[in-house]
Amino acid sequence: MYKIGEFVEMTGLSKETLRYYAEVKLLEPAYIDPVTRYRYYDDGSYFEAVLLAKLRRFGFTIQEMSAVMKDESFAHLEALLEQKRENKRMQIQDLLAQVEEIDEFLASGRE
Amino acid sequence: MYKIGEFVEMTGLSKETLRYYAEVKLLEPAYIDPVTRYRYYDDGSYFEAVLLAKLRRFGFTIQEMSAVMKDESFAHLEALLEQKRENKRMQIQDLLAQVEEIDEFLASGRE
DNA sequence: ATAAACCGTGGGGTGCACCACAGAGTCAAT
DNA sequence: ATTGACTCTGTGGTGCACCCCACGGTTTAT
Repeated sequence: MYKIGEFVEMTGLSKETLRYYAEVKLLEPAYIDPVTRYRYYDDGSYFEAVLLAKLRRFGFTIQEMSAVMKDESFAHLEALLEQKRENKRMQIQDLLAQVEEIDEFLASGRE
Repeated sequence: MYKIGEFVEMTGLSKETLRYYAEVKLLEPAYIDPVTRYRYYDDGSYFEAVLLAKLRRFGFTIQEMSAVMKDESFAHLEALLEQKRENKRMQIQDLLAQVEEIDEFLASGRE
């Protein structure tokens, strides 16, 4: 069982983030001491936290992450990941277009 | 002289955006009727609005746009544009990396 | 025993760039 | 003159995902 400070070190998530995730029931501590209210995380929590960190990096919203976690079979995860990938491809296209436009803008300004 | 409604049509900026830009002194109407307080824009405003719309598309913040507009020679515009382009290249790199990671994630999950 | 480091809660704040709305005045066309 | 479309101001709200702080209890190491 890990106290929140250790868990912060292990996962790279901040303690505020962990608190927030507990609040929205996205990742609840494995055990909470009923007297001191200290949060304790375990290896299962660790697995989930690592997954959440990855999903967050992929741009999942809290709602999407919740949907994934509630769904133990991870049936929707694959579909969501593919959707995110499509988003990212489109974002890349848009960014490329913007770089193009900036180049044109610079070229037109240098006459 | 154009009333705000016409100007909205011409520029594609919403009236709230125009109001906001006036408030932060980014783009002030060419004339304000002192009695009715109606805003009137002219062709000079139009030129500026088009530029602002482009800069906004490039991800300029209000502050950056202000810096550009205050600087009539547009001396800093080129540098800022190049900086934005660099940002965008980095964003593209990051997105490509994320797509990679998603692919790996999907592949590892399909075993 | 004591001090340093840790943890809790509740609630407010952040950023950015607007959007929405009510209530009242104004303009254009008939 | 009327009516419908337009515009004004001021103020509050939005979204998302946290961050920050004070104040007080807890744990750990010496």
